[in-house]
Amino acid sequence: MPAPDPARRSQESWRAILDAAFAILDEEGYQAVTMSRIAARAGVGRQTLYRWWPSKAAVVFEAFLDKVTTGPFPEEGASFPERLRAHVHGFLALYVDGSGGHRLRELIGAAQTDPELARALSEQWFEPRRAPVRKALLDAQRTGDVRADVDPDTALDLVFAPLHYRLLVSGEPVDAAYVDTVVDLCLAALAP
Amino acid sequence: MPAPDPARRSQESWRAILDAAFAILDEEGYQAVTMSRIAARAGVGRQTLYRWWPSKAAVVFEAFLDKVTTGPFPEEGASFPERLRAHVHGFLALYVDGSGGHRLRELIGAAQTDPELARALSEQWFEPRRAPVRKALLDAQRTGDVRADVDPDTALDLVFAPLHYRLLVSGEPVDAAYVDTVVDLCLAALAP
Amino acid sequence: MPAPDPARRSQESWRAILDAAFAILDEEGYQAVTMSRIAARAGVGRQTLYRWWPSKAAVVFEAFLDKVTTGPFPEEGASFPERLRAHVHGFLALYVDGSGGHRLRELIGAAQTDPELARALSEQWFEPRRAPVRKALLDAQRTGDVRADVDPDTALDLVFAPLHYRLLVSGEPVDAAYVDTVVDLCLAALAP
Amino acid sequence: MPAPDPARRSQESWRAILDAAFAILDEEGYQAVTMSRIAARAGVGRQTLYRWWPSKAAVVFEAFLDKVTTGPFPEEGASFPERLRAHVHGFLALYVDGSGGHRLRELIGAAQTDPELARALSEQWFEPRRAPVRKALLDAQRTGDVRADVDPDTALDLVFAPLHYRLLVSGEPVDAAYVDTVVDLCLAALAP
DNA sequence: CCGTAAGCGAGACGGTACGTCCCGTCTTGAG
DNA sequence: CTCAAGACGGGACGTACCGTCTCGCTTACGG
Repeated sequence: MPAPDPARRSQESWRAILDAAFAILDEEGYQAVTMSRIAARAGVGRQTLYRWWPSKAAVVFEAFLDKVTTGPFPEEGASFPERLRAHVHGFLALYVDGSGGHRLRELIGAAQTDPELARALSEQWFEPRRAPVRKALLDAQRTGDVRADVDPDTALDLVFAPLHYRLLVSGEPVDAAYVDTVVDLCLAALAP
Repeated sequence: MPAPDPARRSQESWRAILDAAFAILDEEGYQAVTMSRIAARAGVGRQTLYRWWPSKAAVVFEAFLDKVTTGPFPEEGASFPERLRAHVHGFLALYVDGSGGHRLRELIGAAQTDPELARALSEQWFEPRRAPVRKALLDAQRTGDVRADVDPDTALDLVFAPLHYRLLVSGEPVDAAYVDTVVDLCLAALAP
Repeated sequence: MPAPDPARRSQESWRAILDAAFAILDEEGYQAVTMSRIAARAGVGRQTLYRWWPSKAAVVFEAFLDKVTTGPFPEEGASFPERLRAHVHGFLALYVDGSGGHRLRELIGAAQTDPELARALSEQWFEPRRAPVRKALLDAQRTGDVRADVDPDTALDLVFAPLHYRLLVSGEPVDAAYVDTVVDLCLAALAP
Repeated sequence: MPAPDPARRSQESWRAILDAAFAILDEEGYQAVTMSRIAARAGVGRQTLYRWWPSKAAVVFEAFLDKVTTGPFPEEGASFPERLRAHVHGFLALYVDGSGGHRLRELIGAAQTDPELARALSEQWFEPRRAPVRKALLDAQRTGDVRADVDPDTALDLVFAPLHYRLLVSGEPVDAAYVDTVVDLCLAALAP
């Protein structure tokens, strides 16, 4: 089972597969996605999927990454609290609107029984979005705008966790007022 | 097809099914549980499962509820912060030790594509555990120990979300120091 | 893998499967038969085929046996040579006409790489047709109409082999004149 | 798509393919032979097989012809009956020993659903072996050693068919005594 | 003597059949 | 009359080959 040579990979098939996988995910949800349906919709042999991805979860996640993104962390021109608030609102918009971002919830669900997907989600989705916030937070700690005796990752959790908690666990609705309140409380907790 | 008569339900089968379902869940994880395996292990016909539960998720969740619990919220004899901290440590212990509580993570995962399970989890697992905390929080707000201008459910989220966030999303380890820090920060945010 | 209980077998499915298998065999040939097509045409789950038959060859052969037969060996009222000749003409008719008997050739072909099918063909198709001829031959040997110093099975081979040889091996056409000649020569060889 | 130029054909590949195809056939049987395995074992691209042969059956049969042969029909120095008997014993030896000749049975089997292979077998394997016998038989008819009123091909069938019948159809063992008996009976039938 | 066209090894491609597993429903026979 | 046992139609899974295709490479012929 030598790994196939990525250089010989068909770009057309690759694209068609990601498009098909995302389309089914977006239209009918994660449960409705199957390897067979992806292949059929992409006009591709089933073996081509198995050649390049180990599982349905891997294809769907790559398709998700390919189509969905958040805006970058606002880099300059505003205070840390304002930038943080804007970034969190970006997450909220993604999860709530209808363009596929809300399916992340189902991917996180699948990751609970799929360690490989869990790792991919963590490394390729969450960490890239936390990194710039962490960096800005460290700057803010250095300038004294935020108390310096708190582990930055814990502080980030404090902000990001409630949004995901409502999405995944409590089922309570999430809206702008909620995230604003959460951000306010966190900033209060992190005040020097 | 009239609904079956619960009065005639076989108590032995019920017990055997819950035991079998939990045993498979505990030993091999949620994916390994199938209706067939539960029935076989319980020495029960498969139809008996379908008669009383609509899905594997429902059986497994009932089995989970039957076996797993947290201690009650500490009712008296301590300040609100101390009672809150103790309660959160109880959750941590449940999720981390090996007696089946950690499988809740997989149930929450399954709930992402199963609204019925999501509702059951919310109503039968989370809300009963939040209710006494909410009540104590309201008392604390009334006595002025906690600021009164914050929605109690949002405040609860602030405390409970980070623990679940790490479990479900970030994959970072959770330990006593982490939850202590989180509780400290939340109390700071909620200080009058 | 305990053998399933034949008493619980669905008669409707059984019939539908044999009908479907034979229909595909007859219409399109042995190569065109697949387990999937049989199941689809019979309106049956694929697992039902695998439950009762170990292979496509087994289903198709049972379907063949179910639909195709030769007339019985002419029992009385004629001399042994005449009865033998009539019987061999029956085989010829079966193999040459269009009602499915000609597909036996493909079954024998498949049996060359399928010992189980080879055994089934031998025991359930050929031997039942040889047995009455052998019995009549032994009678003829006893009455002195046929020389008694020849092994009956070898004598039967002498008659039946050329027909099958042309069908399977040489590809030469087979007709009534050919089998008549063969029967004549065999009778000459077997004359006392 | 112009036919490829045989002059540029790689002799090394050709040889390696025939060797590989026969080796797999001999060691594991016809079913185990696949185009992929031949190519891999020969160290050859799969396209090279498809360039020069239309099917697995064609490669394998050419490999068989390349490796397996019968002795020539004994030309002189003995009576027709003795030469015939010797020749038939040669076939028996081929089919029974372990040097690959017994795989002819599987090739004949495959030919039942492959007209092209059937034709090739007939023209390139059987007819070359029947021709000298037919010629000798005609001589014997001319000299009066064999009755002249029998079609030579039918007479040949009489001798060759029983051996192949046992191999392909009845599964009964074939040995020297059997073929001797058959030859004796045929000679009796053909006696003037 | 050099380009160019063919054959070549390699292997990805769109397909199809396989045999297994599980789903949720329906049927049967023993207690 | 219940209920364990399990057959049923259905469908996804992952594997094995099929026959076609596209890559670079090497090789030998013809301008």
